[in-house]
Amino acid sequence: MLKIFNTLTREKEEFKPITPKQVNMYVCGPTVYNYIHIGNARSIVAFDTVRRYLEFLGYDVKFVSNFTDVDDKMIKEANKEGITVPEVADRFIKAFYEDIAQINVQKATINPRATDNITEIIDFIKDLVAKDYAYESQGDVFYRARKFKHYGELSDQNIDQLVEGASEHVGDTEFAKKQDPIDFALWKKAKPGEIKWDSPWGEGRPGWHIECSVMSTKYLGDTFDIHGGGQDLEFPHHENEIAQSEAKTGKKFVNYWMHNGFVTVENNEKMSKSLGNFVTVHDLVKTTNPQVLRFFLSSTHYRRPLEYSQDNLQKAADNLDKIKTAYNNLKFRLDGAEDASDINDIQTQVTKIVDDFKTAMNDDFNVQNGLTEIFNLVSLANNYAAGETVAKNAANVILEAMVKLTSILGVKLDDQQDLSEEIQQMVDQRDEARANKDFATSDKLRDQLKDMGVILEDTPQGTRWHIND
RNA sequence: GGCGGUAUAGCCAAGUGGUAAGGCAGAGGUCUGCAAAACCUUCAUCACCGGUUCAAAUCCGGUUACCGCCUCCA
Repeated sequence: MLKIFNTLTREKEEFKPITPKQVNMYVCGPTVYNYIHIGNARSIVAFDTVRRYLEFLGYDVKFVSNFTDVDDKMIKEANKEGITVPEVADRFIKAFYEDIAQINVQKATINPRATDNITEIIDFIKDLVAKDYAYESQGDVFYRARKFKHYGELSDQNIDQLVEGASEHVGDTEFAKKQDPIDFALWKKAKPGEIKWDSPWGEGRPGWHIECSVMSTKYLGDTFDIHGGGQDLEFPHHENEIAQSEAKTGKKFVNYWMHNGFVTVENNEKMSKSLGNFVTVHDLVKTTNPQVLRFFLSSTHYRRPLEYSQDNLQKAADNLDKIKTAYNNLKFRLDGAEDASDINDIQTQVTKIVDDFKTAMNDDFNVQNGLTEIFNLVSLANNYAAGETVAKNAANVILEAMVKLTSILGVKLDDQQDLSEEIQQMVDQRDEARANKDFATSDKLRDQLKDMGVILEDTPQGTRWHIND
C-alpha cells in the first residue's frame, strides 16, 4: 500500500486514485527564459521518479507539466536580446527537452504552454469575475483572496498575518489598485510595447498562477490526484491555484500535494535563479556524466534538502559505479553459461529483495531504503558471480531485477558500448603476452589502455573490461 | 514578527519506545604474476538540558544552531 506525504494535511496518507489503476498528475514546470538549473532538475527528476514508481506499480499515469512562456522575465529576456517572447520560449523549450533527455527524464504526456491557452484563461477569469471572486481595476484583474475561506490552508498561514507580510512588499501603485494587499493578479494590463492579447478588460496578459489552474483542470479534470512542485511554490503559487480552481469549480482541486526539497550550495543556501548561485544542467553535463547527475538527484528522498557539491557528485558516481560493476561482472559470466533446472534459491532471494524495495518505496517514496535493497541485489550479484559455475537463468533473474529497480531511479545499467577494433586488438595482444608470461609487455598494454579509458580486469573466466567514465 | 523544515560516525543516510540499516571513505585480511573487481573483518550512543518509562535517537518540556516560505524562484 502506497503512502504519500500530503502537504495539505502534513501527514502520510494512503494513496487512493480517483480512477482505479489511473493517476492524473500535474507538476509545475519552468519559466522558459533560461536553461534549467540543478534545482529545477531536482524537481523534475523527483517527479519523474514518482511517475516511474507509479508505473512500476501498474498505474497508467497521465503526466501534465506546463511551460510558463509569458511573464515579466520572459519579456525582459526578449528585450535584452532584441527578439520576441515566443522566440525566447522556443529556444529554451528546445533546450529543456535536450537537457531532460540527458538525465533520462521521460517526456510528459502533455507539456501545455500558457500562451496556447489564452482563450481558456480568459474564460476562467470571466467566470471568477462573474462569481465575484475577482474584480477589474485599471485594466488589471485581481483575485479576492479573503473571499475564499480556505485561503492559507495549504501553507498553514493565517490570513491577517499574510496581509501583514504582503503589506511590506506591495508598492504604492499596486496598493492603490488592490482592494486588499493579499489579492493577486489574474490578468495584467499590457505596458506599451509588451506582448499582449485582447480581453474583456483590455489588452494584457495572464498572471502567473492562473495558467496552472487552467491547464491542469483542462487536461486532468476539476479534481485530480497529484499536484507537485518545489517547496517554494507552496505559497503563494499553489495556495493561489487552489483558491482559483475551487472558487470556479466548487470542487476539491487536488487530493495529494507533493513538494520537493531544495538543492543547496555551500552554507546550506538554496540554489535559485534570483540568488544567481546556480549551475545549469546544460553546463554541468559538459563535465559530469549525465547518468551520475541523474543518480545524484534521484537517490535522495525528495523532501530532503540536497547539497550540491563536487564531493557529493563524486559519492554518487562511486555508488553508481558499484552498482554498474556488479551488473557487468555478473553479465560477464553469462558467456557460455547454461540454464539450471532449479533456481528456487536465487528466485526466492530476489523476490524478497524486490518486495522489500516496494515496501520501502511505498513509504512516501523512501528512496534511501530502496537503495539499500538495490545494494542487497548488488551483494547477491557479486557473490553469485564469484561462484565456480553460474546458471544462466538464475543470473538473469538477478540481472533483470537490477535493471527493473534501478530504472525507477532513472539509471540505465545496460549501456556498455563495444570496443573499437583497434582496442580489441590491444586486449587480444595483452592476453597473448600474459599467456606467455610476458608480464612486462602485458602490463605495458594494460597501462596504455588505461590511459585510453579502458580498464582491464583478469578473472578465471578471462579478461574483463570496462570503460572508465 | 508569522508559518514550516533540518540537526544521527570523516561524508551521504535509514531508523518514531527495546539496547544504532545501507553506501562512500579509512584500517586489517583473502584472492591475484602484479593489479583491479569481489569477498571477510573492523569503524557512532544519535545538537544540548531536563522529564516520563523497567527501557528513548525514537515520547513530553525547554534551549541552541542552520535553512526555507511570507516578494519572482523547482
